[in-house]
This record gives sequence, structure tokens and C-alpha cells, in this order.
Amino acid sequence: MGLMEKVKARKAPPVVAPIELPLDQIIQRDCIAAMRALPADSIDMIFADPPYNLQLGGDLSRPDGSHVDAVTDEWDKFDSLSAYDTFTRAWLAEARRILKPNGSIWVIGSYHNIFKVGSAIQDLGYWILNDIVWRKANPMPNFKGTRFTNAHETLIWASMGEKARYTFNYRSMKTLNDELQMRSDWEFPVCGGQERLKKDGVKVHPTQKPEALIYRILLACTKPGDVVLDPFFGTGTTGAVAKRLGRHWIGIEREDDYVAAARERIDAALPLDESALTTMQSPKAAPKVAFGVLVENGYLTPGVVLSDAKRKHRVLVRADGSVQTACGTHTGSIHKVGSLVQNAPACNGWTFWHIETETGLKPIDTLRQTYLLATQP
Amino acid sequence: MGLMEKVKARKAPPVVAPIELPLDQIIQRDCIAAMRALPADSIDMIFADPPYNLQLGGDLSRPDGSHVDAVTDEWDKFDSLSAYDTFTRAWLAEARRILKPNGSIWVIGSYHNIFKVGSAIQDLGYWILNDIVWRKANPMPNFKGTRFTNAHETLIWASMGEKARYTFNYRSMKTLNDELQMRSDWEFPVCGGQERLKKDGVKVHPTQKPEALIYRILLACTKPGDVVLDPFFGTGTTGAVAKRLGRHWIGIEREDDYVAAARERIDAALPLDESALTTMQSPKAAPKVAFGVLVENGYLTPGVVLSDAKRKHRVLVRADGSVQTACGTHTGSIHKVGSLVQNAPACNGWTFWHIETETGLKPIDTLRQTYLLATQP
DNA sequence: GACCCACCTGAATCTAAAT
DNA sequence: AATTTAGATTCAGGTGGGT
Repeated sequence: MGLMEKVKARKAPPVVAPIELPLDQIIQRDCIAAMRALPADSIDMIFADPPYNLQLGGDLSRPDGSHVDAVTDEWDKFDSLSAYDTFTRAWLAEARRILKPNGSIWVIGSYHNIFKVGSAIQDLGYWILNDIVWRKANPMPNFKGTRFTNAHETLIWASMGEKARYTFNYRSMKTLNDELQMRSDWEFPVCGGQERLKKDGVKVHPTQKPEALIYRILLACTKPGDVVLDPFFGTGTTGAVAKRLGRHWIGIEREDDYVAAARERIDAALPLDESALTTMQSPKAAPKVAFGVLVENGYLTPGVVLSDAKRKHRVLVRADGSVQTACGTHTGSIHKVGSLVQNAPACNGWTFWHIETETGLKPIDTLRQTYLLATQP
Repeated sequence: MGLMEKVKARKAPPVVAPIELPLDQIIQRDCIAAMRALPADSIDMIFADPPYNLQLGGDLSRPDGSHVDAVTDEWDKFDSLSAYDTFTRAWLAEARRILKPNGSIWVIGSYHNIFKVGSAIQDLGYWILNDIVWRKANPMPNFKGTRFTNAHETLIWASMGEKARYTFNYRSMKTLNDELQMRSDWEFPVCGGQERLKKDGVKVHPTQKPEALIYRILLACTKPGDVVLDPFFGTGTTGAVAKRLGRHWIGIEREDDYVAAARERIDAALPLDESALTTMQSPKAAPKVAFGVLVENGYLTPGVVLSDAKRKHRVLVRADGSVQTACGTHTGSIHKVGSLVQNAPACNGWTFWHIETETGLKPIDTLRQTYLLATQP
């Protein structure tokens, strides 16, 4: 994987864990009990879409008198704010136990519950990396005209702690976003049309999430082969997307109807082939080339002069791959001298230093590329 | 004002309160102590921009080596998450005491603190009405490529309880948004340029908020003459906007420098009909420009008179981008009032209404063109 | 005046691996 | 565990000087 992909564990993960995991299966059971039965440090990522505790009052109807089909399911009801808090902390604590030290967790919610979720995440020792806003392209209007149209939901992305590593496929996200850094606000339509699961014309699940949303999350924060757990599986959006993207999945869900719909859906999902799964990598995916190797191999001759893009600073290349300023005040690697002459905390010598060619100055990084092309299979 | 303004109190407010209130003044004191000295049930709205508890580590530099000027002020430092929690609950409880039963509170924050704030708001008995996302048109990038660009902040709007009434100027918001319901995601640029207060070339406050943001909030959730309290006044954005919009304000701020800057700024602020907003709203989100945006951005001043090409009909521009006939019989968007005065089924307000200039009448559509030219690439 | 370009800046929890 | 080293990493928009 690429450079910024913070993926490598310092120690090998426990060998037994993968064997015990019920990969690519639905566990039909209470979410906390099911998680308790999973081994510690075994999951790469959790995506969770817990009950929102919407606390809806009576029926809601549109201005034309038609009835709004709201979330009235028993699983969304809690006795009190404090009961919801207790439930939230319980499942988040269990999630923390089964996540690998380099794993991460995503939770989606609305203003009804996300503050409770986020507060618990912080209290339990997770480290929030971003909050992400899902802007709904087509939200339900506020029929009564009493508030702002509730046009977004919030996701929290957290690692296992302040110092914990985590997977973030920076290049993939930047590529996906037309070569601009992916921002924290994402726009998707709500789940509808062909994608929305229905049975006898009635939606199977009241809060089915769009696959595009989960797709971006899995692409950003997991590697192929990773194990993704969804403790509130519902109709299995996470499973379907994970299967497509070549990730393992585990779903936990109690309700018969949801489990049946999820099984059928995931069975029908087609995995992408490997070429489609290849994502943008950081340049470091290529083997590292030491500057000195270019000198050793004659791509650069000792004694040649390098300069920065504005020809403000100049250095001499020496036989061992070190460089020296003209006045001799600074000596060292291309990076070190680059930072010293600029008086900057750091410098990437590969892009800072240039070599004079017939067509003008070129960064020495182009020499590295040439070398790689010539030497790699 | 509009239809849905739930503004009328069932009982008259305590008669004494307004007399004791230090209206349109800055209280230089600790925020909690200052609130304790205010009478109960006396404030119509609180806008609060508390410390975020950013917990920043070492220095951060841009790829070009330049240094990022971060928030390093003592007032943003807390000993622990739990200390921040205690502080948050303390000021929110005091805020609750001084708010009128029909009042409401707005708090802004980032993922560092907003979950703690929201959780406390719910625990204290407030009732969340919306969470609002401020999408930054020009956020600071994530220089190291380690996370998603942190491109938004979150605001929470809450009433005093589930059954409490509150002010919401639904029509103003809809008009401001070109006859579409105002959504929960708002786009504004960060505060910079002429609007950013500087002293000797250095920003006076590290986290000054854009006036356009507060403008929309006060327009949406207060009435003229209401009392708006800002317990973390900083350089007085809330005071300046409140003065412009004809609302009373009270600011609480400890730091000498901020208080001095706020005083000077608010003294210079002009009330509504004389001032022009010099802030900018990013046009990116909507290539089409709402009429209200021209008002928000100072292309049109509230109070100015528009007329049709033959000067047969005249309307007054109001702060929310609505217009009103001289005789007061018709009120609404430029399109709606245009059709009403002509007794026509529909009307394109952009071409129907004109503004008086030195060179004669010009359709307001030219202002829109000017705005687009100024803001589009 | 119009245009271009270099430079500056904004609430930021901002590196990874080897020694 | 703290230190060192290699080398990866930015977007929108305002400001100001020069042509």
C-alpha cells in the first residue's frame, strides 16, 4: 500500500483470531451479545448505523394530507435519554474490545443521537479523526415549516486512540475527488429507486443507507481482505458493498425480515474483479530508491550542480550521494540540505532540487522515475 | 414577519427584567460569573462560540515550509476532557436560567467539542431543533494528507424544552433562499479579507466568525428589539450584526484586547438601512443566485426602493431579501410581489424590478450579473 | 484601468520507520 | 522511549506589486 496508508501493525496479529471469525456471515442475535462472542483485536473496521432514538411524536402528514411513513419500529424506542446513553456506551465498549489496535470505527447518526454517540466515543478512549456530513441531495422537506429542512446526517470516524495508527487511503480519496483532497462534506441522494429494497411494494427497512456512502467509507479506510463488522446490519448494505470491494464482512442483526432480505441481496451482489479494485496508491508503493543509487548507476555524475526551481540555491553532488552547498556551509542528504538552505523544518529533496537539462530545469524526481522504469519489471 | 413565527408568549415577560439588563454593552468578566449576575428569564436568544478545546500538538507547517498560525491561546486549554465537560455544563446551565421560556440557544463547535456540547444540551433539558452545518467555501487543507479536509463546523439550535415555543422566521428563510426551504447545510467563506479584524497586520482574534453566518441566525430566530446574549463575545461579531439588524445585544468577554476591538467595531457598525454587508457568500453551492444573497452580501441595502421599468410600482427591500409594497399590502419574494402588483399569474422578479442608478433605471438582474462576475471564476 | 502573478493565510486534534 | 532520518504533503481566495 501507499505511503500514507497507516496500515502496518508492528506486531503480527494473533494467528488464531481469523480462524474463529464467522467471515461473510450474518449473526442473528442481539448486537452486544454477538459482539461479546467475537475474539478481541480481530476486526479491522466497524461501520455502525445504530438506532437514532428519534422520539417521534404523533403521525406526520404532508401538506396534501398524505401520511409520512416514519420510523416507528420498536427497535428505535428507548425509555429515556439515559437508557439510550447506557445502550450506546455498552455497544461502543464491546466494539472497542474486538477492534484491532490499528482498526477504526464509523458511526452514523442524526442530531437526535449523534452527540450522545460522539461523547461516548471520546469518553471510551477512541480518538475522533473526522466528523463527516452526508448532505442529502433530496432530503424530505420540513412539511410544517417549523424548522430548517433536516438535510444531512453526521458520521464520526475514530481510531482506537490518540497515538493509534489507522488506514486512510489518501490517494484513492483524492483521485475520487478529481485530484482535490476529499472534504468532510459529502453529497449523496437518499436511498431510493432500484436500490431501495421493497417487499410487496413496501420498503423493507425504514432507514436503508445508500451504497455509495458505504462504498466511499470502505474505499477510504480499509484494504482488500480486511474484516468489516456491522453490528446493526439491517438489510446488509455494508455486506453488499464489502463483497463488491473484496472486503470480508460480518453482520449482526436480530430481525428475521432484515436477515432474509440481506442474505438474498448479498448473494446477488457481484464482486468487482481485481483490476477494478486496484486503487490509487501513494508514490511510495514503488520501491524506495536512495538518491545515492542514482549516482552509483550513472544517472547523475558526482560534481554535477543541482539547484532549486528558482535557481536561488545550488549544491554539488558528491560521490556518496550526499550534496554540499557551493560555499560548503551545509552538507548531507538532499532532504537535509534542502531544509537547511530554506531554513525550513523539512524538505522533500526529490521535488526541491532540480537538474539543468536542454529543455530547462527538471526535478531530480524525474531521474528516479526513469531509473524505476528501467529497472522494474 | 412571516407565517410560522411562534413568537407570542402566553404570559407577559417579567416587567423588571428589561430594566436591569445591561443592553448593548460588553460585560468584561468571566462568562459564568457574568451570567449569574443577569436576571432569570430575560434573554431572547443566546449565540455562543465557546472554546473548542482543540488539543493541538506541536507546530504544523505547509508543504512549502511556511508555518501555520494555530490557536495557541490559553483560553482554549483545558486540563482534561472531563474538565471541559464540567465547564460546558456549567455555562449551559447558567444560560438556561437567564433565557426566557420561549428563547433559544445557538452554539457553534467542531468535532473536538460539539459532541460534548450537544450531549450536555440534551441532558440539561434543552430540546434540539436542528443541527446546522457551516460548510466552509475555503477551508484550510489537510497539509499532511492524513485525514479528510476538515471543511465544516457544526451549530446546534435548541429551544428550552420539548414543548417550548421558539421564534423561527420561516418566511424570511425561505425568501432568503430563493423560495426554497432553508436547509440545514449553509455555505459561507471563512472570515478573512476586509472583514477580518487586524491590529498591526496581525489578526486580533484567532477564530473570528463571518458576519454572514450570524446574520442568518439572527434573521431566522429573533425579532427586531429582541435581546441577544453572546457569552463568548470575542471581537463582537454578534454585537455588530445585532446592531445592524435592530436587535439588542449583550456581550461577555474577559480579554482586554478583544473588548477594545469589539467596542470600536460595534461603534462603527451602522444600523440596517445605512450599512452594506461586505461579507461574501460563496456562489459555488448554487450557481443560481438567490435574491437574498445579494442583500446578505451588500449588493443591495435593506431599505432601498425598487420599481418596475415604468415606475408604476414600487417596493422596499427588506433584510431577509423579501420586498414589500409601499402601501404594505403585498409582501414576499421579488417574484411573488411582482406577480401580485401586476395581478399576473407569474413574474420574473429579476427582470421586472429595477433599481435607480445615476444612469437611470436598471433591472436588478444586472446586480446578479455583477455578483456572479465578482464571485465566479 | 485591466490583467497577471507571486505571495500570504485560515478553529488543525496533520508522518513513518529505523535506530 | 526518545531521537534521527527519509521523504511526503495544500485549496480557495484575498492582497499587492508589476506590466
